Amino acid sequence: MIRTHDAGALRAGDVGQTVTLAGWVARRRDHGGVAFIDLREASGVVQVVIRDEEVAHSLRSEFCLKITGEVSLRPEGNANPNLPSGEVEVIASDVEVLSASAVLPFPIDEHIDVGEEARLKHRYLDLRRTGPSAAIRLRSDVNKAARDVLDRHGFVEIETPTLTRSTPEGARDFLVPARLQPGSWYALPQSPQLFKQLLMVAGMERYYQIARCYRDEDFRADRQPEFTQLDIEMSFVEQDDVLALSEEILSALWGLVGHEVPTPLPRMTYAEAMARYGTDKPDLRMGQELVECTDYFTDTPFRVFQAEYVGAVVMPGGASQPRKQLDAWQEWAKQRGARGLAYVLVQEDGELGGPVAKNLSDAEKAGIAAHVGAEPGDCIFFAAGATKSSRALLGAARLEIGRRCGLIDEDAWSFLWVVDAPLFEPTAEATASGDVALGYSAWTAVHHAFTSPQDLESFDKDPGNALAWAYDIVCNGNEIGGGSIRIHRDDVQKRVFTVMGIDEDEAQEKFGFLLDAFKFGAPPHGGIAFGWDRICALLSGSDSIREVIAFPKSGGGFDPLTAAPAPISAEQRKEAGVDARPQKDLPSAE
RNA sequence: GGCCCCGUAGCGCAGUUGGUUAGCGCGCCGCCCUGUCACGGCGGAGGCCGCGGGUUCGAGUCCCGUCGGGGUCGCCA
Repeated sequence: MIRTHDAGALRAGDVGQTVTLAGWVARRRDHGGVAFIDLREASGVVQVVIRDEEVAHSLRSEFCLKITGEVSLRPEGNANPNLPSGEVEVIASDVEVLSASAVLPFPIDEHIDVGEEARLKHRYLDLRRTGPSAAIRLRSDVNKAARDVLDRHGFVEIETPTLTRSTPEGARDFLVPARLQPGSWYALPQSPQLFKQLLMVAGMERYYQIARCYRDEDFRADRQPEFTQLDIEMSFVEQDDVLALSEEILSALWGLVGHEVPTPLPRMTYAEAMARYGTDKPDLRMGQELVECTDYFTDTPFRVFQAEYVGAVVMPGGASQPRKQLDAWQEWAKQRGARGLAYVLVQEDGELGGPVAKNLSDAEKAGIAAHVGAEPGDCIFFAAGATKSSRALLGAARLEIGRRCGLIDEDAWSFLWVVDAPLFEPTAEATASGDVALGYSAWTAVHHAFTSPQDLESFDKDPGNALAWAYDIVCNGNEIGGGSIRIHRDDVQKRVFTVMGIDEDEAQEKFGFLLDAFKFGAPPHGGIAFGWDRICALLSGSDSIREVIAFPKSGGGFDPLTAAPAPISAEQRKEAGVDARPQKDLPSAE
């Protein structure tokens, strides 16, 4: 090593030692006869004193230096309590410039805000900064913590292909041309789902992988076209086994930030989550649950409330909102595809205000505040119509109320298992929401086609009410992981396919290799996958998963650093076989 | 694909109802400074106001289009 000591680790106990350090000029304070350099490297910062003005004068920010000198106690009154190494300094006897630095595109300074575009374009400089660096280092700790837990339980870390066949996740695939078979293409995996099941058939029993996954969909703050999952699969387990292991992992992860996760974590059924929070990933850091009002308005004269579902959510203190703000709520609701958001204002004197109130019967008016738990001064928002979409609207309103009224405790960690998810959903719902449904029947899988029904006897007699052994782990309203117990029996798998309208040929064509494998004594198995980027973002307190990815993409899948994706040459096109004409196009699936 | 917000010096931003030479902070360059620590002082350089079109006597400012970025809905089991 070029250095003998870590700069940030020097303390009063090292005084008198001659050390050689290597690092970067974080800051320079040149006083003419004496100059101070804050030398920064991975371990931290130490002050270097340079008395040779000739040497000090030419040094600039981010020069990479090798410094030899003696560790000294700082003169009386000159210690810096803000620095771990602040009691000492290194009196330089020799300064060598290992590498000079050009003028920086932005200052490497914790105190300065830099735009994300500039940061990502020069990410290697951005990562020299304390915050970004800490986020990436935390991610490394997170990886290790999970590996430690899995290692204790005898898991085998196995890599699976990234050049593969399309997997049945339902997102758009990234495709890679196959040079040796012009016209044929690999797909990058949307997850290692099928491979991990094959590994169970292979008798590995306990598999995990920190796996890169690829989905060609539009962006979000918490979405990248390539992202990472901690992917886990176990043989001979039931749901409780997977949940218990998951809780152990989560405990280890949150332990890194000094939070003790209270296990076992609470569980809620999917149906309950939808009814009480209007979402399958409720944020339990706040109250304001949805209140079912369908029965309350059974005989209502108000036509809007003569609906399949009527529900409400209360905004504390919302009655005093100015008209403009109440109108803004309507706009907010319309932006979500709703017609509007009905509201009733509970005045301080208990009288009801707002345009809806006059449509209600006297009896309804008399009891509604008590029914929904509204106090004088509150605003009651209503949604009426189809159950699912109305609840979704109210669930979103609940969160918006939480944000606007500051009801969410930002320091809290709230974990929740959402269990007993439905096995199927009506295809109409799936396709109405634009989903690419497998098969051609009335039903499509909520989780995926290999998820085991809870009741193996009846699931195909009443698909709409069949529950799955599927579970999601939710943290602060974010889905941070999800999984299921899989089907391992040939006959059950066939019946599931039948419900979904997938015939034998189609099943064979899409995942024949998996079905073949299942013929050879497939063990019962199940697993889970954690959204690693999202978890790391939560742990590091980042708003965006880009903060915990070393080299993230910006919108449109563009990498601001390498400027990928980039055009290719005619020669590359030819060689890759991109333009090869297939003998025949496959039918546009689904 | 829809909607919202943002593009002004290397970076972060200001720029009034459209009106002289487009500012501020940081950074940068030069000089000075022997105990600073987000050091300080003096001086200086640096602008296709994202791009294209339009309105106007006159556009950083208004309009249309476009490109880039961020957010959100759709989408992502």
